[in-house]
Amino acid sequence: MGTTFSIGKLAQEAQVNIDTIRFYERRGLLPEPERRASGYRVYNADAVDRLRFIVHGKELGFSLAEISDLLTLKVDPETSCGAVKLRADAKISSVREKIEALQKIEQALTKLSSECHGAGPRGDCPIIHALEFVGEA
Amino acid sequence: MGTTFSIGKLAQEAQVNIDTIRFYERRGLLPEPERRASGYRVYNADAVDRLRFIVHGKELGFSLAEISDLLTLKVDPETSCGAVKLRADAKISSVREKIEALQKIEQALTKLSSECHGAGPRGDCPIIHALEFVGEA
DNA sequence: CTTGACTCTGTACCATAGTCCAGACTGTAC
DNA sequence: GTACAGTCTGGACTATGGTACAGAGTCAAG
Repeated sequence: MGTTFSIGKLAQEAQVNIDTIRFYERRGLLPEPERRASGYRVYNADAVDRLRFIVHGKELGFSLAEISDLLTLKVDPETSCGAVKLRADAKISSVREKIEALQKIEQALTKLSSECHGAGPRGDCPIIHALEFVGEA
Repeated sequence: MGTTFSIGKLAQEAQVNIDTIRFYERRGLLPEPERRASGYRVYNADAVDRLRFIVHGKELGFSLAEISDLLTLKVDPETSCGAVKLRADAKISSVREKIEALQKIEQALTKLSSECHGAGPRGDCPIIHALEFVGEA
């Protein structure tokens, strides 16, 4: 038997707001925890892991719906291995697309910055001129 | 003198909702356009470019506030070249951070997917086992 | 056994980013 | 000159992802 946590401790542990935990529970991202006789929620180490998983996913730009999806992959005992792989592969594709788009803008901005002498009036700035064309296919 | 557009044509041109254009105008992302005597908005090719710039920025995961920032770099004649470079460099950093975070999850998911044979029951799936640990520092 | 911190539920509220609608007016094609 | 499509304003409404109470009950230390 491992350590147990109150909702406050869990919030502290994962660095999130208490209300956020209850919100995730309502959204089905966190399972309904055990309760004491008083109704107080009781969490274990699994809950900490799961909550960190959610927080981490959010930091990486996944929506709660996507994280929910990943969590379903993670815990649904009905999911076959093939289904898991399909979803993981779809997620990989979308992540790669995001990365490529960001790399394009990063390269464009980096090139501009290196060309910019960083002084003088705006009219001479290569960044200004080039930004006009960012976003064109 | 170039072609002019009604709001409907502009929306069609940039593939956005008409109301979205009016929304961007209220937010200051699009300048208040010329009006006909009737009050109808009249746009020119610059508006199309600017709107596409916004749409493209959104696709890359920038918030409207960030896009607004980029647009200010782009058009504010008071901005000195040095200030432009500073802001562009800050933007480059944030873009790089996003890319790195996404690359980490991409690599993790790719590794998992390659290990998964894609058949059989979930219990045997390496993705499932490994996802337990995604999100740990 | 009191006090202060904690937790409970439910509801209200916030920002972001739109989207839609009503009711009125306008533009254009026939 | 009459339809019908397009546009106008202002306000309501949506979804996402929380955050903040209020009022009641609970826990734990002294």
